[in-house]
Amino acid sequence: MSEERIATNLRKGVLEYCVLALLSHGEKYGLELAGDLTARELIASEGSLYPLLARMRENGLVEPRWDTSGTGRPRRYYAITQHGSEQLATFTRVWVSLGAQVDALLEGSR
Amino acid sequence: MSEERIATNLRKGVLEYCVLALLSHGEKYGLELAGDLTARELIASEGSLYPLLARMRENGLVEPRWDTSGTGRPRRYYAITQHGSEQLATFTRVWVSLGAQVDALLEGSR
DNA sequence: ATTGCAAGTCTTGCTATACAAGGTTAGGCT
DNA sequence: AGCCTAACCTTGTATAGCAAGACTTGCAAT
Repeated sequence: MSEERIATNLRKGVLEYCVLALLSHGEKYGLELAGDLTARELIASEGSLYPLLARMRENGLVEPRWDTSGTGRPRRYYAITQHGSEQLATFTRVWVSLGAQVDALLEGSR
Repeated sequence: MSEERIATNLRKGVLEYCVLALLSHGEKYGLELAGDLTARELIASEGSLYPLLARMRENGLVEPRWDTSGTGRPRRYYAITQHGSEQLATFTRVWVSLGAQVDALLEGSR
């Protein structure tokens, strides 16, 4: 199994909350998010992001807004909702707990 | 999204290497592994484990051995292979790296 | 004007994983 | 013989990330 495939599987279920964490600082538009996530090696392409944003919109985690005022093409800015903030807090708990279990196992295997 | 569904997604791609880490201490049989993983809340049922063990067998990460000597029904013991050890090391690198990125994002969102 | 390019959003088809539920086999105990 | 449990495995489902590319719109150069 290549490093890339390992990373792909690890990203499952994490990406959604990384988006929420990024948005907790203020709204961002699609490609801007993609850039941030790519820099952190949290996505491999935009093909993950846009379907994810659509799901998050449907689930009320983010609220989009078209911005046509600026220069260039219209951008769709996303803001985190109250519900999104709550889910981020829940995720953080689960992440910390599960991460500790995995860390313990990996420690023990060395 | 419930805590359980969050955890389910987080487990994807992690479970395989938790099994390898457990086996790095010595061979174990199926239900024994299931017990260890359940205690750590790393699986929700055996329905994840047996298909995973079959895949790992096919990929040469583990080497099974039937043991009919003891009392009770025959058990299938799994041992980690050389290739499995290498994959575990690779996973550890990816896990640490990706985990640090996620931790940084979650830290920043508080 | 027209052509070309780049930014930006979104879609399609694919693969892989965890899970729930249940089926199967074999030994031990009464 | 009959039941219970340990232990193993199978089937069907839902979902997530990804690669590749389609579509649209503004801008810049020719």
